[in-house]
Amino acid sequence: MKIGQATIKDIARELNISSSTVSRALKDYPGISDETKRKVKEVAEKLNYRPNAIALSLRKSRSFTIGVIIPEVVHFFFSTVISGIEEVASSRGYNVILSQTNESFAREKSSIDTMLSNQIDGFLVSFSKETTEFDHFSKLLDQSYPIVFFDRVPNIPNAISVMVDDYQGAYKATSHLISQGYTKISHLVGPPTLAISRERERGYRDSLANHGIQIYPELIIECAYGTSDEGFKVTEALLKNGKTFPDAIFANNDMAAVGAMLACRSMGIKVPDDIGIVGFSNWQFCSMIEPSLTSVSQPGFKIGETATQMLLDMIEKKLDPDSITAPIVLETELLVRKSSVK
Amino acid sequence: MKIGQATIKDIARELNISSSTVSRALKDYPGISDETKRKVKEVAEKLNYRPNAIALSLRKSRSFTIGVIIPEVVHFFFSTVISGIEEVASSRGYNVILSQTNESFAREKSSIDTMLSNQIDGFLVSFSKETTEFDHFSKLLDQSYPIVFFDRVPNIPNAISVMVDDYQGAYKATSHLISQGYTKISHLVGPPTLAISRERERGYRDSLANHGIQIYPELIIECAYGTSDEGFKVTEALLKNGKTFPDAIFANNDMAAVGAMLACRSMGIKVPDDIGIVGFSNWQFCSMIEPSLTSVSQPGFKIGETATQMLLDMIEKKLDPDSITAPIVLETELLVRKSSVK
DNA sequence: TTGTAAGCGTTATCAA
DNA sequence: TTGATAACGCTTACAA
Repeated sequence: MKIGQATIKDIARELNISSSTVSRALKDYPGISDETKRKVKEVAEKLNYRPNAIALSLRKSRSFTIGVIIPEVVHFFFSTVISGIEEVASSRGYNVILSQTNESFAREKSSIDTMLSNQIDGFLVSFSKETTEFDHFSKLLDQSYPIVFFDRVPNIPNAISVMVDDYQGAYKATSHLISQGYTKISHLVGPPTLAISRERERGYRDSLANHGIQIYPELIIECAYGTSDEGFKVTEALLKNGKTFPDAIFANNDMAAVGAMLACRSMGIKVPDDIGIVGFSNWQFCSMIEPSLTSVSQPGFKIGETATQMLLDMIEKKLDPDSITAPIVLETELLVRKSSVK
Repeated sequence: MKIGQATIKDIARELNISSSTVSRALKDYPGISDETKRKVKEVAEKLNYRPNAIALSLRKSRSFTIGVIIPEVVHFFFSTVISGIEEVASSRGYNVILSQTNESFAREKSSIDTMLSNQIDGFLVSFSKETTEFDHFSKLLDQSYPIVFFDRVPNIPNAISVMVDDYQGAYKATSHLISQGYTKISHLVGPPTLAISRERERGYRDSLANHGIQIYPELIIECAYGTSDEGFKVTEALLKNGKTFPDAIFANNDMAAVGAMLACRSMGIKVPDDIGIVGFSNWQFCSMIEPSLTSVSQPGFKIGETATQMLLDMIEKKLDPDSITAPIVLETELLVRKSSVK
């Protein structure tokens, strides 16, 4: 598009040689005289020549671009993952093309379509909350199109996944509350469509069971949007009208946890004395709020890095997808702060 | 790359017609029989045909992709801008390719290079803190390559910029502190390379001056990284060893403001009673911390939207860059919370 | 209404 | 050591 964007042909014309020679000289192919190489590079420099990656893509049927499908960008965890993705991709010479679905299934599908049109070499996907049907991914996997799922991973054949140990994170969080003497522990559950929600709930339940603590079904409450507003509302309702009054809340995400904390404050309930609170994800604000919020930290950057390494290895055939039979599971860390320590 | 990715030729072969006819049929060109159109579309469907955007780009010398150069992704303001960019770009049929510089000048230049190789149609740029020299942008502007700068904008000819009124935001913040009775107001200044830092400082100074409040140079402190750690350290130093003890702090960003707040707390100084604090950017945590943090909110999403609209309009020749002679300046809003109200 | 052919910028193959 | 040519997938004059 740029006027005067020089091409190989321009260099060839200037030197009265063929474009194939120019191409070879630029890449230091053997069998080209040093003299020619020198001249070609000189002219390339002079004309400010820049290889056209689009032409290359067409030629090689490889775009050196990967597509990232993500629910939200304005989100501590996801933006951290993106950062890890970007880091690895750029160091290995790949471009990152980004699309956020805003948790919409339709948007997810259409993003995939445009990216496919753009001949991207592979996908990094964390699917939307609305996504309950995975044909659009299965189809691609059947064609052995390289995809790595992260965090939100589907339960379909041949899917390669990088995730954190949500079960263990939730187990540790709950056990911590128990160790602090809390016994009526409520759980704010995430969207039921996501395995991470179910795993976290499972970790919560197992911890209670293994510690011989009673499980109160009425303390297990869905909090699907994961906003602080929602956390506020469900907590307020729970504390006002609930059959059983909790002495702790384990929220499946930090936003909801903050909402719960604000609800407690608005009702004059002391955290952590009356009610202990633990969140999930370790958003930056956890250490800034008062009381500081205990949370399960997920290695977002590492997830991004790992998923991208695997994807690029698959693309470059250094990694056989069939050799990966189980999800890669990264450890979480429980960061204990004031909100849960009596 | 995918085995069996159908092309126009495949459709043509299947129907024994020419590929140009197929091309035209697919785009509902006039002068193609309905019968042919029907058949072509049917076969396209059957073969799961997907146009190759790379081939199209090469043909049209247009990639329908814009490049975004951004300092950090894990940053409330920038991620909000990205969200706005993504929204507009995708609704207008453009892809977004993303590169974060991590505040490195070298990285900024190399990102631009690869993006140019990839024939992107235009740039959206917020440059790095290290960037003090703008030749790499000027060169592109001279070739009338479409670029829109946002937030961090350079002072070079023909640059098109979308920014917020940092001066006014800082002025409002400072005036608010004054109205609350604070008089020894410290300012934590951002990186001196960025105009936004200088503008915020200017707003701060002008507000003091216009209100007839004394300016203490020793209360104006550089806090270039803008982390909460740095904010903590400089505040602690100021409170311990400073010549003049402040009764308020206006930090050029929220992270530094939180650091300042934590420093006060660690020294037993009450916010807002002993010291009032105001930040800038309105990160999500502002309303979650205790005391909640007064902050100047910037319309990040709108900045992203506006910049992208302008860029795409320039690319599509709906907007003549020469008609834009001044930066687009969006309003800020001061959100008064507890940290600054006595 | 449809087909032919050239071209976007590269590079691989074959020939010289 | 270099050159001519074809091909990647698509669009578009021009011709039929």
